[in-house]
Amino acid sequence: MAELNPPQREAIRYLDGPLLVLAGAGSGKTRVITQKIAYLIEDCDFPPASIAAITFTNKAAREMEERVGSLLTHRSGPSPLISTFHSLGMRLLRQECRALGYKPGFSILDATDCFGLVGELTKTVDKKVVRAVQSQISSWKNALVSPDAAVSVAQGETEALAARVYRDYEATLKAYQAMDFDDLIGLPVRLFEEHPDVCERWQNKLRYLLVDEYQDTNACQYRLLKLLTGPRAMFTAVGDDDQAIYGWRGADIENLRGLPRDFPKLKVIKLEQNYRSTVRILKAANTLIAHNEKLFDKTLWSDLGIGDPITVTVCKDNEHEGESVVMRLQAHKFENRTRFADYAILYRSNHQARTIEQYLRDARIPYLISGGQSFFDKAEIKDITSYLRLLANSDDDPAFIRAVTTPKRGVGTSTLEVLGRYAGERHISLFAALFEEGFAQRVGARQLEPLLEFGEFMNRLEWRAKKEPAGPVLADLLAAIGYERWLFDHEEARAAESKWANVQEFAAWLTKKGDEDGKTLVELTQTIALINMLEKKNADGGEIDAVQLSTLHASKGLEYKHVFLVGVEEGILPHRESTAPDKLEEERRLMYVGITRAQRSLHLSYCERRKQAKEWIPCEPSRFIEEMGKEDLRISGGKQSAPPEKQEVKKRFGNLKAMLAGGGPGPGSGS
DNA sequence: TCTCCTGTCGTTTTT
DNA sequence: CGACAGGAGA
Repeated sequence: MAELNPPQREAIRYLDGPLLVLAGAGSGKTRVITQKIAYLIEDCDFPPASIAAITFTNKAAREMEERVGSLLTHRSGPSPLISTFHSLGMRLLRQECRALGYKPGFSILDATDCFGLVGELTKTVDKKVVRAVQSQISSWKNALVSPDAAVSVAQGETEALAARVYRDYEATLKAYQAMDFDDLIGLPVRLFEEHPDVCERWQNKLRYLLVDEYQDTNACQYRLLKLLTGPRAMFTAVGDDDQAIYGWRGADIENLRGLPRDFPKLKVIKLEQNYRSTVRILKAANTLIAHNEKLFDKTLWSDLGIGDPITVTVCKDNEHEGESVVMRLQAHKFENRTRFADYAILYRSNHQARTIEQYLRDARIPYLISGGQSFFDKAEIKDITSYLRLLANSDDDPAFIRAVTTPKRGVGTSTLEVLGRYAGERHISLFAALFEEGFAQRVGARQLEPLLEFGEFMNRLEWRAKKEPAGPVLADLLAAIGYERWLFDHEEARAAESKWANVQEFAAWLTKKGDEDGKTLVELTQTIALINMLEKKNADGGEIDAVQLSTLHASKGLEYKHVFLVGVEEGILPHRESTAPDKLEEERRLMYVGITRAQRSLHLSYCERRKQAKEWIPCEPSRFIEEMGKEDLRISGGKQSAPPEKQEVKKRFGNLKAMLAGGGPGPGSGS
């Protein structure tokens, strides 16, 4: 407590009603939340289980859990609930979903699964249309618009199509006993509104709520928050309107603006001292964000010294940018005697990471990548999880189709069509249908046999998957379906090897988790839908000294000593599709988030041209560079001063190493 | 029913 | 440049 500044201390101690903490970047908001949790437990005698802290990413939740854990070292027993909105919703629904007509074993479909489903329902092959329909349905769900209401608000052709599909989509999910990500928030809301008694039970269970990144909540999450806190309204919301970057996902800054209106007794505390960045970095961030319309006035300041100028490197093309970033990072590391983990390379979109990764690998620099394709989104993992989903929920038709056709076992599309038609007529799942006499009469013995064999196999396994520890059951499943052999028969040796390694990693992870928590395979299956690659990294235990690669979105809430922000170009940041005035502000906030991740040094770069498909297209520097104020920027490279050739850089780098070996250079010698 | 081959097409951000 | 759908042949 002693190390806190007065507003931080006030935010922690304030318990008289709803509280909004407007916390600028790097102003110690995570600290306020974690210390407040400790304060509630230690000084105010709140039972840990009656406190819930809600974050936006699993990573943030995990980090917060660690920090709270280290504050409460001498305590054992139950710990406060720290999770994302989505996992809180899932937890709640696993317990309460019967009231909504769901079995506790319901499946959770990820974006890819849902895309496939929407594709079927729209009967279109046009991916653009499917994506538009899917995102429209998601927006409606996040804005609490029902299928009925959607029909009347829909404007234009695509929206009308989306409205028609919306109803079918909901019905289909229900038939599969499946939910999408939005349902994990939306269904608890519906549950609480239709069953006030259940709502009241949860209100009594959770007596204090803390919400991180409040500016990124959508209408549905806000409703859930209100239902959970109830009339007592005991909560702390922490947010920063300058870091609202999830508008495209339905996040509504209105939730921040509307908070004082909905809670007239709301107390507002501002945190304006930045403990993270140097003055130059902060000044650039402030200058940039001043171009946006302000919702709440706040001025961030820092007393961490002026710091190094921000560098801007102009590169010939994206290959050169990758090379240049890696070279500069290495040089910086040797000159400043830092660790790889002190560096982050940030970018607007995932595909930009590919070039960078390549040069990092060439230079044998360890790196960790967050965002991008999730481990659980890989085909081989989805193959295996489809079996697990089917074991947990036999109504999950998409899982059935994937499992029964992977590996190939003589069941093809035409047989599945007959099965599908039969199941549709009888209003039962595919899995249930395959055992029926009526279906047997419609197909030949040759088609029926592999289906029945599969069905009986799954039935035998289901028993064990629900009773025995996960490890051996999973091992037997993998052996029985001959997945490894199938992989090596049907893929390039290299690809098969890496895929099988992923499967083994997945199996080892499930086995370990099963042993640790004494969970069965089915119980574990129900939790994996929301976990991503990052969680896996932690399972390995040890910290790795590695450069962090991340999208700007995924970097929010994190900080790094030295930040390289690449591709700061018109068309990338701001993104080509987001140059309309309202969207542009969000892009600017994204840039702001990127800048404010940096503690000590910030390095921007952009390309003069970029290869797209087969042709070179010229690039312009991002307007945001201009908007940061030029006096603290140091621009190098480009046409005026050609970047050093590979050989030259290597030579220089060699000299540097020699210098280090012979006693090392003085600190801050520059380059 | 499955595999291989060719042509097409498209490119934000995440729970 | 790479992923993937759709067609032809085994």
